[in-house]
Amino acid sequence: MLIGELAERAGTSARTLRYYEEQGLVRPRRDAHGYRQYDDAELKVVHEIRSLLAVGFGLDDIKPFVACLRATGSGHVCPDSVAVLRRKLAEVDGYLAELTDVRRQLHHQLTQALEHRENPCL
Amino acid sequence: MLIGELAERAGTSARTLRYYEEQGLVRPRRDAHGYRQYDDAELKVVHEIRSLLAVGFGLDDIKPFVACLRATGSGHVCPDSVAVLRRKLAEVDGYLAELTDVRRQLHHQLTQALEHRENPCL
DNA sequence: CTAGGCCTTCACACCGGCGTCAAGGCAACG
DNA sequence: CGTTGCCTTGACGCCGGTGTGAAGGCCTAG
Repeated sequence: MLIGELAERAGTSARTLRYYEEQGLVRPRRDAHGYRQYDDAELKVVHEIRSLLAVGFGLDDIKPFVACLRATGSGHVCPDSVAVLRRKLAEVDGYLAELTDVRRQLHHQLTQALEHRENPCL
Repeated sequence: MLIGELAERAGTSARTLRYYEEQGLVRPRRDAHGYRQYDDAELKVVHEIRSLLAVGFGLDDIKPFVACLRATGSGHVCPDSVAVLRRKLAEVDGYLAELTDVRRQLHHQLTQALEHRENPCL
């Protein structure tokens, strides 16, 4: 299939697919006219990329997942992917802790602000 | 005090302070040589900016806080700030929910990956 | 006189994941 | 033969908060 079709089927843009290729995530063949030719397996790859992106991974982090998907063809996860998963999980946990703290601070500020409501500025 | 001194006392750079000024957050006087002159109150303002930035606010969101701090001189929070606080709190809550979901997905992927460990790729 | 240290403005570089435009090629259809 | 519609490469724009460097002015100390 051509890039336009894949883009539509994957719910993204041709530009995006070219970018993924530039980043080494997708490797289409070329036909006689130099057009990119993708087979159906690439659709799964792109879906994988999109969902991982949505989860907060960067394209670099996604590479091992794609390599694994390409190697096994199934949903199995390779050691590299596991390492990235662990790292990302820890990262997300840290982020959660941080964000929870932020939330507490905001809540504190807000309640304090409402306490001092009898003293509005100006 | 001059910009260099304020930068050092606030733990940031002169470039950053000029940027804050450009964004309308800080308004130093100018001396005979065109040098920026800051008084001590600006140090509090810059600290406020830095901590709010660290909490995830953008400079635009921070403006009402600074305006309020400048108006009251104390820790009181103005209506505009309250509105921003509410909005940001909701935003952070949404972000937390999203991130929690992400964490669950990651955890799920990871445990599944470890289950299939007897079938490592390659 | 020179060197150094503060300041000034202007303006480009960076990160990531694209959007968007330009200029062109090849195919099919009228 | 022209139009439409797909494709190609290349390259700039964006966002936000800074780093960094150039080119210059002013003051002070040696």
